[in-house]
Amino acid sequence: MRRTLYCGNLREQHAGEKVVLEGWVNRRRDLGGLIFIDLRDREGIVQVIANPDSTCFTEADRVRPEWVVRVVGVVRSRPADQVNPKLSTGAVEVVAESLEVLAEAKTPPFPIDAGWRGEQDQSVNEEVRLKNRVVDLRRKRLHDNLRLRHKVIAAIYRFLDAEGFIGVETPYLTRSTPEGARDFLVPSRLEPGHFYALPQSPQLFKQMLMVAGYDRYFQIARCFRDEDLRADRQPDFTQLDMELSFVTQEDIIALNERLAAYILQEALGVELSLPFPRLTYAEVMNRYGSDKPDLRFGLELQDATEVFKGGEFRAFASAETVKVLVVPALLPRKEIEELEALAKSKGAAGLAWARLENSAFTGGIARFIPPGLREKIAISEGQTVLFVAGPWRKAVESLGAVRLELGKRLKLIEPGYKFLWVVDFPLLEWDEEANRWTYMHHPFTSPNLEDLPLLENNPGQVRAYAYDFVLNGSEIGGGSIRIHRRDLQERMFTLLGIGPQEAQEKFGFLLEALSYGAPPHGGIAWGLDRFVAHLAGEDSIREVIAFPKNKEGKETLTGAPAPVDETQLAAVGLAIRGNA
RNA sequence: GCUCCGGUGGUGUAGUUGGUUAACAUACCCGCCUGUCACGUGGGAGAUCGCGGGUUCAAGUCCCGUCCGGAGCGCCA
Repeated sequence: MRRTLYCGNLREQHAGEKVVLEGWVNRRRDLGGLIFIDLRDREGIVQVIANPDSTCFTEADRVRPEWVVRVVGVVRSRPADQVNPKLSTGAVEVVAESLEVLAEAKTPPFPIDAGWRGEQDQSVNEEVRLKNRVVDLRRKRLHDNLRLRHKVIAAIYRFLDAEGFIGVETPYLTRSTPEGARDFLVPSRLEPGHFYALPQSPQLFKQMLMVAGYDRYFQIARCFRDEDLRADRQPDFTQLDMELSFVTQEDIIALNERLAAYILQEALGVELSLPFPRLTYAEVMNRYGSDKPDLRFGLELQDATEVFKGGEFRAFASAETVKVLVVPALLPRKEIEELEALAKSKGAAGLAWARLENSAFTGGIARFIPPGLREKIAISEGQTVLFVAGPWRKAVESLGAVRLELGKRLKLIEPGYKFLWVVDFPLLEWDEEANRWTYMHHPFTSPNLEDLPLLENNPGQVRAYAYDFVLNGSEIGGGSIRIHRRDLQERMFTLLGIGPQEAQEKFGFLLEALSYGAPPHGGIAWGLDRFVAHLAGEDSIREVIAFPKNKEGKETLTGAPAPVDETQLAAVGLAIRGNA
């Protein structure tokens, strides 16, 4: 008595067949002398009917939602007036001959049946959902999300295999490397007092595979970073990691956008037109105030630095940058104040404003606006102008945050998938705290060779061969061409304040590898959880991870992290220090 | 570490300027019902309103603290 097919796959063509179904009771309708059971498995639900004269009627009377049952019965077409058009199995039903209870079930803590009959699931507090993740995972939404994730990964394997990529696994127990994110440490039993670190990414391993001549590598790799969590970030996450030899930045970008188009075609049936826009870092920062702009709406920032320069409005006259956002609405005072709070949280000194009413600026800083503004920037009746003045980076980023918020509030965001590449990132940025230059991407990123002469004297101007892959305002990938010459890598380490001794100690194996004849190479890593979340239309990556961590980094199903026995600690030579 | 938001039967919500039996839906249990498909219908059980303290004649409601959860800042090469 093995299952003959999935409940959700029954169709009119099966009418007259005897079938064996196994699954969960999604819902039971007891009409007194007649009982209907919606039986569910991963493919969907089908209506099972138990007649009062059937031997299985007593069992059917006993079952409850979420019980696991095996039904043997005959498929029958429903009369036209009894077809349920909402179900893909709605043209048939199964007349039960026998019904065997395989497992009884407690009443679930929250409803899970609605999604399976094509309705909206009731929203349930996430804390309750995560505590009962097994029940939660039964819901249609998570079934759909995890199957979408699988389709994406299967498409990645097909595409990259066809492109000649070789999948290679790299170690999870590896060595701690300085900077970047905080490492997760794993104590060594064989060498007490020494630690492995879980990899933040397979970066160095894949570079060494390139030196070893594998030419095209990829891996769906788990990565670990011990930092605080967000809706789109958790400590163990999945990357699609790849690396290619003898390539340029353009080769990697072109390949990856073809991959993205293939995935969307395979997983969602969505057609994308290539190539995706390529914008420089300077351009996206100036136009959108973000290095991961959401291109699903316009509302671009504009520049008014020159208009105010040397003018009577002191606050703007000497500002490095004055950015302007023209909002197609007359914003009320209260809303502007909320937006100002947002701008300030991103480092703006304030958010100046004025409205254009009856052909004149009114309110806010209206009387300080020079006539030149309207010559430079188109502003129409009934619009609001918002300004941020200050250092360039703070000005654009804070007004960029306002842009994003207004996009949401004014419902300007169009549906769809807006991919783009951000290129020409600066190689280095100034670290105020450490009072020195630090890398923007990672220390193995190649400078743009045209800018090499600037490296020591004007490091801030040096562009990197680094690129980010952005989808709907979210960074879903990033990569770079790597340094493949030992001398240049050592020069970078020096610039970053990593002395020869430290470089040798921490990255000796890399420098050694580079001295054995390394090919020019580069690659990229995608944040797979984020990418899938976007495709699934979810705001949180927890919706596309089977067993996610909560905001506090806890895995609520097993209760990790948890204390361990004294003997386990002793085995690795550790003792817990009292909380100071 | 910080800011903001939330916590009311199993679940999802309501609860007015503080006012006495904490409401509704659904789920659950029992009864009736042969064509339902969120079946219908009658009945029942189920909440010391996250926890502690304070103000008050009176606190789900106001105040303070605390715990838990979420969004964000810092952090995340």
